[in-house]
Amino acid sequence: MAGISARVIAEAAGLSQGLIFYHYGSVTGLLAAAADEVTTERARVYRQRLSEVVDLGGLVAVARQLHDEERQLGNVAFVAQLLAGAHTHPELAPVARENFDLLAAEVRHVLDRLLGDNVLVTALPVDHLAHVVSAAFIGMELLPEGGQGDAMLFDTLEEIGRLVDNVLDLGPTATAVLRRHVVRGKGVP
Amino acid sequence: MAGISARVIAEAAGLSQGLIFYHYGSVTGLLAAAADEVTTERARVYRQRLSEVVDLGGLVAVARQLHDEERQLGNVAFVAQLLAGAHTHPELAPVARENFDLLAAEVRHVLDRLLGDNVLVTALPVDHLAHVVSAAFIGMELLPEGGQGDAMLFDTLEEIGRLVDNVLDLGPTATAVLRRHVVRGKGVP
DNA sequence: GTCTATAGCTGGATAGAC
DNA sequence: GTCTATCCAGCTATAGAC
Repeated sequence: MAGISARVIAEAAGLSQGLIFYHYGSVTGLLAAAADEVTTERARVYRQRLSEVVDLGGLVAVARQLHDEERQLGNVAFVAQLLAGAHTHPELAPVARENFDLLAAEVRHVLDRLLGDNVLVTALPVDHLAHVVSAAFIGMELLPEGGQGDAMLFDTLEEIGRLVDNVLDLGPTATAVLRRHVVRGKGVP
Repeated sequence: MAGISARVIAEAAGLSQGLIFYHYGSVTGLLAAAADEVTTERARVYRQRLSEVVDLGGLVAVARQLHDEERQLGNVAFVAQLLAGAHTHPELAPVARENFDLLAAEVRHVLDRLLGDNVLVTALPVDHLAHVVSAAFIGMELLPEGGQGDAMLFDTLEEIGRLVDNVLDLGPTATAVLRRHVVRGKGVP
């Protein structure tokens, strides 16, 4: 998105650059439209993949697959620059926000399904939690490549997922003990 | 960083733009130098503030303060565009990475101190965990403003921190029970 | 080291033929 | 709707006076 221009786009499309302004008014207009289209399409894919997830470990596994796909499709750089560009290019802000909200909504659905009825976490507002998780995902997409790579990040997330899965999956007695302690500590109202 | 130029910088500094090329070779060179300086200075502040933290709740509180300061100083947009720019402007990649690594190192120190000796989490590689947490922090810095704002995100993180603090702080008996279950589930080797 | 002036490009956007 | 041609603004970077 940085380094892009009407000329570059026109050449890639095999068309003349005048068309960009005829159809979209400006280069930014075209970018907004493109972002919109990519976003809704990807949200559809996210929804379908996430619907098969049954625990946090599975969620991380799917997130890893999606992350790899996004990189390969070039969407990572695109979303990154969309968010960054929204800070200086105000007309992109609504699209960026919509982009993020769509992702967060999908995350919210799956988290609701995975954690929704567990006594330990019912105090957490799931939609806010979904925003935090989505923000983390975006942050990982942005990280500079090279170095140890981001496969490691997902390895770590997998371990955390397993750990939390196990804690959430305690038997009734242990859960009661844990809950009593946590409630006393005001972790759950 | 987008929307910036030698002219803009020179005017802001009250100097002529030729100096930029005399001293830094190029605009990107100046940006890299600026990023480097800001990064080390902020890392110093981070270290000092984080040294006073004693639990996860406190960590979130400090993170919230730092986040607000960063926004006010304008560092948020800067870091965002630095990371995004690194994807298309390769000479910025090393600075971006160094920037991120410095943040991650500080996070690692505090996490190590807070979780290091707890039996439930000794299986988690703390430095990798620090990377994940740092990525989440970056992601939140990037989020478009407006909407419900990011104060809400920190509220949620605070609740999560409290919850985890309570779980980590179980008495010896309960911890033993929990640990036995988690170990059986292979959450901890 | 700092200035002014300018070369040389590339960008967004428009005009007008077809 | 699509093309070519073009205007003009803004950019990086350099040259040369001081």
